[in-house]
Amino acid sequence: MTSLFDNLPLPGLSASADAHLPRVMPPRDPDAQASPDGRDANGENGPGSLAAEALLDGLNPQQRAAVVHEGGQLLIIAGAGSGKTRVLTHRIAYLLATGRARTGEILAITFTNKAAAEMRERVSELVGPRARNMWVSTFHSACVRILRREAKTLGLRSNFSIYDAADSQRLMLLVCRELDLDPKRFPPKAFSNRVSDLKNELVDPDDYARTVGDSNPFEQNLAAAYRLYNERLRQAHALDFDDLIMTTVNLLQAFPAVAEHYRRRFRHILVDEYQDTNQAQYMLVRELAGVPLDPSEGAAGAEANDNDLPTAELTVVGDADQSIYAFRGATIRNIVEFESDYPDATTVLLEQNYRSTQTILSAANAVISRNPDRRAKNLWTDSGSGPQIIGYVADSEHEEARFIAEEIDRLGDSDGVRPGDVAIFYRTNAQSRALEEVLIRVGLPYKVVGGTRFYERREVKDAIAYLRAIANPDDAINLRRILNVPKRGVGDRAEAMITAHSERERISFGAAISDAENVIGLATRSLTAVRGFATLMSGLRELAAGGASPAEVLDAALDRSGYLAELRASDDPQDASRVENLAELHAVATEFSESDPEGDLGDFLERVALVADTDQIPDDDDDRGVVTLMTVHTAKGLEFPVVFVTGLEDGTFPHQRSLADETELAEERRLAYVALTRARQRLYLSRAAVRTAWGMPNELPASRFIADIPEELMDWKRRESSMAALRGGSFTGGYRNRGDGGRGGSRGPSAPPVRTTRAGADTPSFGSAKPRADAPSVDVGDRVTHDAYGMGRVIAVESTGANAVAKIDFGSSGTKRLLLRYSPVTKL
DNA sequence: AAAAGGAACCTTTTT
DNA sequence: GGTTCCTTTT
Repeated sequence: MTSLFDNLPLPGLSASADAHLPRVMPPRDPDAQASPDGRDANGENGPGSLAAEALLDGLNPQQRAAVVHEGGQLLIIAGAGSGKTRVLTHRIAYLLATGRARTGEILAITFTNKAAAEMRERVSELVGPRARNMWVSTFHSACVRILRREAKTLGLRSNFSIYDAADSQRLMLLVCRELDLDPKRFPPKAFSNRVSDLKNELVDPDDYARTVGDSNPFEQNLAAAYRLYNERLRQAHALDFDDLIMTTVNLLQAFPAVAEHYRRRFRHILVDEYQDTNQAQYMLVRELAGVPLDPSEGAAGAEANDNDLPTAELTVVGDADQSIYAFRGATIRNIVEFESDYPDATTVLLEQNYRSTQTILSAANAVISRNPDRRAKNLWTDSGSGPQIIGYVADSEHEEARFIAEEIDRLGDSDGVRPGDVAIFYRTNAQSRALEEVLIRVGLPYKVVGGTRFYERREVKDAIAYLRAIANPDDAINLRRILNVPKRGVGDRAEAMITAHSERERISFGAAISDAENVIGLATRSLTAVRGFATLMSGLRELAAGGASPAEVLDAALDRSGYLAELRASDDPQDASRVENLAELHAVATEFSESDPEGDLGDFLERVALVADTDQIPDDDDDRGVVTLMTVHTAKGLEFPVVFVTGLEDGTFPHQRSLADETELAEERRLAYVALTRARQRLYLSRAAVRTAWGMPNELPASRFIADIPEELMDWKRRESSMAALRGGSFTGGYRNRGDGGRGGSRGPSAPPVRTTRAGADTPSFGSAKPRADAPSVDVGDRVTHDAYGMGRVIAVESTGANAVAKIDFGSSGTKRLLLRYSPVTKL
C-alpha cells in the first residue's frame, strides 16, 4: 500500500515551494498538552479521562456539546468564524482520548487538500503521530484510494488515468464530432457540463436515456453523447472527476461485501463543509455510514442487511449560509434537510464568532438575513464593535483601485497595517486587472490567487499529457494532445488515418500509433513522423519502467521530444515564462520523490490530478508583506485583518447573470456574506459607477447588498459618483428606499434625476467633462455624435433646458443616459 | 501541414 | 479586452 496520503500538504506550486513541505510545528494550541502519547500507535486509549477533559478547556458550551456528543448523527451548524475546525479536531481527539475510537476507524472528509492538510496537522498536535492512521482526505482522494484498492472488483485497471475538466471537455468534443453533431446547436462544452451534472446526480447513461423524450433533440443527442463519452473513457482506462465519486457509490451499492468492509472499518465519519456536498457525495457518505436510504427499510432492515453492524457515527459540519457552489452541483438541501434525512440527528448551533468585530458581523447578518427560507442564525462576538465599515463610491474601476491603494498606504502609516494583512476581493477574475495596474504603479507588493491555474497552463498540461501517455498507453486524449506537440509533421489527416486504423483493427489509439506501418493512407513523411513519435514514447516508457523517478521521466520527455528546445529557441517572452513553469513542474516532481521515494510515475500523476492548484495563498511566515487579491469564492475559509470588497454594483456583485433568478440571487447573497465575514478588523466596501467590461463602459447602480447594511455601521468616504452628483440624484439613496432592493437590476442607471443638494463635501472632477453654457437641444429621433461613444440616436428626452437628460442609443456602445450640459454630444 | 486572420465566447470553480 | 477556436490562406 502506498503512503501517498500520509504526505498531504501537496507539492507547492508557488515560487517558494518549500513553504508547503509538511513541517513539524511546535504545538501552539494550549490544548495540545492533552496529547501526550505518541507511543500508542493504535490509539487504544491514552491517559484516560484527564486528557479527555483537557480537550474541553477553552471551548464554549456549544462547542463542548459538539465535541462530546455520543451516538447517532451530529449536525454542527457552524457560522463563519465560529471555530469549526477546532471543534472537529477536538472531537476527533476526544473520541480517541475516551477510547471510543481507534485512529484507524476515523474517516474525515474535506473538500480541499489544504483543509485536509490543516486538519491532519491540527489533530496531530492534539494526539501525536498516531494521527497518521486516520484517513483525512478529500472526497476525491478517498474515492481514488478505495477505487485503486477495489479496482479488480470493478474490472478496472488500477493505474487508471484521472481526467480533469479540460480533458473531459476535449473528449466530449471528439465524441460530438464523431456523432456529427452541429457544434452550434449542441455545444460540446454544454454537453460536458450536463454530463458532469448527471454524474453528480448519479444518473448513468441508461438512466438518462430512459428519461429523455423523443421530441427533444438536445436531450437525445446528449444521451447518445453521454453514452459514447463514457465508452471512450473506459477504453482509455480513464475516469473523470465525477466518476471518482459516482463509481465509488456504485461500487458500494453493487458489492455489499465491499461496502461492509469499509463500514466495519470506518466507525466515525466526519464531513467538513457539508453544505457543499452534491447528491453523489451525499450518497457516498450515506453508504459509508451504512444508513439505508429508504426509511421503510428502517432499523430492522439495516441490521438484517449488515449483519448487525450498527451505523457509523456521522458528524457533519457546515453552514448553509456559506453554500456558494451550487453551480457545481452542490445542493444546499443536504444540510438543510439533514435532520429529516437522519431523524435521530442531534443539532448543535455555533454562533459565537471569534474572528470579526461586532460591526462586521452585524453587517453580514443584515445582508444574509434577507435570504428567504433560511434557518435563523445570528453571529455575535464579545470582542467589541470595532471601527465602522468604510464605504466608497468611485467613478470608475480605476478610481476604485486608486482609492484602495491609497487606503492601504494610509493604514500602513497610521495603524502599522502591513500589506500582508490586507486582502482585496472581487466577484470575477477579470476584475483583478484594474487593481493590479494600480498596485504596480504605486509599488505595493501583491499576489493574485487563482485565475489561470498552474495545472491549466498549456505547457504544463502538455508536459503532464506526456507523462500520462507514458503511464497509460491507451490514454487517447493525452496521446492526441501531444501527437503533434511540438510540431513534428503529424497533422489532422494523419491523426484521422490513425483513428480509422484503430477502429478497423479494434485496437486502442495508442496501439494504432505503434502499428503505424499498417496504417492505410499515411503519407511517407507522416509515417516517418509517427514512427519517430512511437519510438520516442516507447523509449520513455522503458525509462519509466526501469525505475526512473517522475522528475527524470519528465526531463527526458521534454528533452527528447524537443519540446523544451522549441520553447528555448522562441523569442516570444511568453515562452520564456513557459520554460519557467516547466521548471516549476520539475521542482514539484523532485519534491514529490523526496517526500515519497517509493512513489512511481502513476503515483505522481494521481497526486497531480487531485490537486487543482495548491494554495498560493500567502502563509503566515513568508509572503507577509504581500496584498492578496482573489475572488470571493477563493476566499472562503480564509480571514484577513483588513478586507476590501470591491465591485459592489448590481450587475457585478451580484453578478449580471443572477439578477433574474431568485435562487441565484440567494447564492450571490451568500457569497456577499462570505466576503464580509472574512474581515477581522476593518472592512471596506467599494463600487465603481462606471465599469468597463469587455471593452465597453457600463454604468451600474449600487449593489442591493449595500442597501441592506444599516446606515449607522457605515462610514462613507465618498457617497456618490461625479456623474450622480452632477445629475443631482443619488443612486444609493434611490436604492435604499426601495423595499426589496429592486428586482431586475438591468434597468437604467437611476430614477429620473431630481435636483437636490449635492451630497458629500468633495466634488471631484469627472474626467474632462466641463460644464458647457449651451446644452444642445435634441429631440427624440435626432442623430448625434459623442466624443467617446460615437454615433447615436436619441431615444428619449427627460426634462428640458439646462438639466436636459437624453437617453441615447449608441448602438454597439450601448444605451446611455446623459446630462447634455456635461456631455460631449453634438447634434448632427 | 503550418501560419495567419477572423469570429465567438465569455461567472464563480475546492477536485 | 483578451483568449480560444475555427476558417482561410500560403
